[in-house]
Amino acid sequence: MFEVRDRRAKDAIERLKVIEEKWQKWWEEEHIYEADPDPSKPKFFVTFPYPYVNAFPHLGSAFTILRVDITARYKRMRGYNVLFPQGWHATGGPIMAAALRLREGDPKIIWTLLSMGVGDDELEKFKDPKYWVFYFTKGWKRDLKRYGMSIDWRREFYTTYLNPYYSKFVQWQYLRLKEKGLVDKGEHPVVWCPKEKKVVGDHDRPDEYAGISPTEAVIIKFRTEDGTVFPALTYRPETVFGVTNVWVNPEAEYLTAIVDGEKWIINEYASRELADQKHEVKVVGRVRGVDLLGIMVQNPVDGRWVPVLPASFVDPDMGTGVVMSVPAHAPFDYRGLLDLQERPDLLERYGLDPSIVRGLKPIPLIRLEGYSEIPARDAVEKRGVKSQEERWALEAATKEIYTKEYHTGILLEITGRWAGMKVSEAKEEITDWLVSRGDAVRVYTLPERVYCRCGARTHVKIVSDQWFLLYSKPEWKRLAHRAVDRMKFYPETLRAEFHKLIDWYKDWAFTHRNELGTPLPWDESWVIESLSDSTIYMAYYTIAKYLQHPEKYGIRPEQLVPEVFDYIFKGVGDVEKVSERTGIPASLLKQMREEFLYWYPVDLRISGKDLIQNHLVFFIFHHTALFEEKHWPRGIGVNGWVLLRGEKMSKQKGNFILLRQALDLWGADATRWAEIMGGGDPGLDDANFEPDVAEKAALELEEWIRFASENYNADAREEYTTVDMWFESVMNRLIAETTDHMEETKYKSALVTGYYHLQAAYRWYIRRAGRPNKDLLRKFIETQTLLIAPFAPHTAEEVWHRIGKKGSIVFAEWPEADTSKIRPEIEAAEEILKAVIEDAREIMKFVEKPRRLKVIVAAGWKYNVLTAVLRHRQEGKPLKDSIREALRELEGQVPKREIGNLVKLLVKYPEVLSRLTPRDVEMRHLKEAADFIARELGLEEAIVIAEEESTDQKKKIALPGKPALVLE
RNA sequence: GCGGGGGUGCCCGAGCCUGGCCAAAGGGGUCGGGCUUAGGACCCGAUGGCGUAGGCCUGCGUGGGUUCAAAUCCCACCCCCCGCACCA
Repeated sequence: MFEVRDRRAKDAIERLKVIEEKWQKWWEEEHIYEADPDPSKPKFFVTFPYPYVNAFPHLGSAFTILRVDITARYKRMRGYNVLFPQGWHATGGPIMAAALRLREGDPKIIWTLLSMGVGDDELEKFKDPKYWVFYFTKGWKRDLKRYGMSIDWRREFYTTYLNPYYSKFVQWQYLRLKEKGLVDKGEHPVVWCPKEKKVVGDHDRPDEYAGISPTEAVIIKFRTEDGTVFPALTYRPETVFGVTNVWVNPEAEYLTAIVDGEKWIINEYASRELADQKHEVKVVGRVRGVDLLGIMVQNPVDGRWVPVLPASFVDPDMGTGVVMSVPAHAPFDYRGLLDLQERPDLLERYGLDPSIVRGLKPIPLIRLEGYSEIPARDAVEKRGVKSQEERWALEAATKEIYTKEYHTGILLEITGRWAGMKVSEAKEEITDWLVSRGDAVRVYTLPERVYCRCGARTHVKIVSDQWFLLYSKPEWKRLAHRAVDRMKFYPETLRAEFHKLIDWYKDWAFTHRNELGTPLPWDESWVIESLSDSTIYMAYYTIAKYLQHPEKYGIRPEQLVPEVFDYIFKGVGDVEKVSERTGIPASLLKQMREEFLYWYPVDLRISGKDLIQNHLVFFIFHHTALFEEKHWPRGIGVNGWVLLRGEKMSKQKGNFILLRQALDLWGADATRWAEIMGGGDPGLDDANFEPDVAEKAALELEEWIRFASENYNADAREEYTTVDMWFESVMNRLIAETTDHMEETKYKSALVTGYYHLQAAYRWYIRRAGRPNKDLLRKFIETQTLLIAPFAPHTAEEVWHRIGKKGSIVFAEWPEADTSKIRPEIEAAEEILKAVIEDAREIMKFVEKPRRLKVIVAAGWKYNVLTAVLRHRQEGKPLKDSIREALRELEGQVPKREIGNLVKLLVKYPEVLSRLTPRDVEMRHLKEAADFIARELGLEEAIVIAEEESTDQKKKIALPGKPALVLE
């Protein structure tokens, strides 16, 4: 699918790969990225959310972790002691489900594994979920190393009971949360497989059923004279006021069942679903739908008697199989009723007298702007629907009417005390009222059929003794808000978003079954679900170095009683006693405590935007519950996905690249480069990876190695000229700008500024100066290499050594902008020069064979005026006022008859204010560049003269920063 | 629906917070020139329309508004993307 076609790029990449491997090996041997507490240095702790290890990293995950690595590298160069650890996430269902599916021989799983390079002979091993964890953990680590990640691998770990050390840590967390009253037991609706008796997550279903979750619905009871209940399931209980009849499917079979002591007519599906939702259901008989027709039932809200009628659109397998009919507001009902009225044979077929529907008319109960009294009729007629069999059109009509009525519909008089209210406001109240009268029951159901992977039809079950994290608690929310107030966000707009999310969060069901994870400490039949075991594990990194290495520190999992973590993370308890109780040496406990205190809190957590609404909120919540305020997170950075050639990556479409494939194709540095160039600034926009950019990057990087090593000690010019002054100014300014971008994690901007702009400046410098100044050339080579070091660390390290620097560039000092070298007036003068050349080019289009250019620099008094104007502008005055003020100040010092002309020019070219520079500087600069101008334009000569000395008529249009030009 | 992000020149993409230097950075593509045995490599120029002196006109989703001045600020509308809880 992807290949490097360009021959030169291909060769360059191969050479770069050799260099990359060399330095990776060296870094590892030197333990460069292993960070231990060092009180003499400030620390910086940066993390990437541990990935779920059911596949290898692709360009998307690689992008986010690259932003973490760049942060780590930059901070090291700024003198920080940086901790960048990495762990692996195995908690949850997908791996388990995939392993089970493989045992069943699912071709999709086989294909997925084979496409990631798993050998045929190895497939067998993946039937064990553990193998997935080990296999992909290893794979990730290998890929990240090749990618040049500056990770301290001593702190690596994975989750679940497979790692008892980590499980102990998670259990400590939940024991303490429970003590604080932040977890509780409750009920929770889930999608349930009655055959396998388990919750059916997305990974347990065929793809077409993914994403469908339980929705709230209401069953309204329509009773016959003898009390038999026709339970109509509806999403719109408020429309009960407009019921004209009840529908059943005449071809279906119904059950009679005793539900909570009443006799109900329901379908098989509802009998199962209700039984799983705390209702007592006892099936006592069966009845054909056709035999229910014509029965009269009573509308509970107004006592009207309405008939049970046949409708083919009633799905006998959904809901209860009984539907209430509101023809004024439900297109299906409207059309269904019309069918019966227009075609008496439909009724006669079931032995019903057509007179039964003669008097039935839609009963409006909602007023909807832009529609008649009967919106359902409008929607049906608009689409020309002729029969209830036209499902698709009726679905569309239903969607239209439901949505509009819900949001803008107003209830009519017929609804009694709700008249005048909006549907969206009255709905819940009406439901409560119906329920309180015993005329309705709240239930959960699925809006569509959902099948389990095992083939069974699922329904909604209410799970009891489900455990919840009580995010709804106001005290907890308050703490979380406070944390958000104190944090730094990249981009800053995230702050408001997090405040909203914290308010929005309700309680979270945090225990699952049949998944990998850590057992709930007080009820091991549950496992703590994946988001909930990943909230504060950054603290675990600080001590994973000790816990995960029993060969070195001798700690066993069973020694990790809760008191150990209390002591390490909170300083609670007596260390000697904890030591005595656990057998862990007190000195080691103290060391871990010290290490935690040194590294914590997390300074910056960088993640993809997908984790904003879940993990990152949990991350904040749990820290505030468990840690002292000084240990709450300090920063969050977020970035978008990675598109590949402008499209979402998708295995199906074939535009999908694993990190390892990218590394094979372009090597580490070029891949990193292209990822950042695709959109490395923080934010919610997606980045776009272009393979061509990676190829180009490889060429540029190799070129830089060549250029730097050939020129660092090369012979160059000794004297220091104005042009050198210009380049030195630009270089320092670009350093400052790049540094600002780095601080904001705007890595694309930093790379554009620190590399592309600097390179462009150097090119112009050479064009201007011919040969570079010797000192500046060296400075340029050093600066450029340092500025790209976080992005292309291997290339930078190579250059660093080739030019004879000692030590690793990893710890080299980030360039400091020398602000004394930044000379705005020189840069402005250079801008003027460029403008002169550009303008002259424009004029040359119209002049035949010019030989000479006269550059007429504006008269001195004009500079005085503009200087004053600029001063007023900078005070915030509008342009016009600034000019007026300036002229008033300088009254008598300017030639009156020329004022009008100057004002006109200034209004036309306000940009000259931005490059206003002292007249002598402009004059000198242009004079020195006269030969250059002539050369650039292909003229014999260019001369620079003052307006005062010129006799040309043109001289009048000269402005400071925009000399008059005369070509002859 | 709720919440969030976005619509810029042939394409990608910066700018928008802090209005004028924005016909709008930088790439890519295309065209022309240079270098060269050749080049997909490198360098220079052009790339909305018109224009025989540096100009004029049109223009940053659509329609209004504020302002001496708007891609940038305000209002309304249209369109696209993402999340909404057992998917990590």
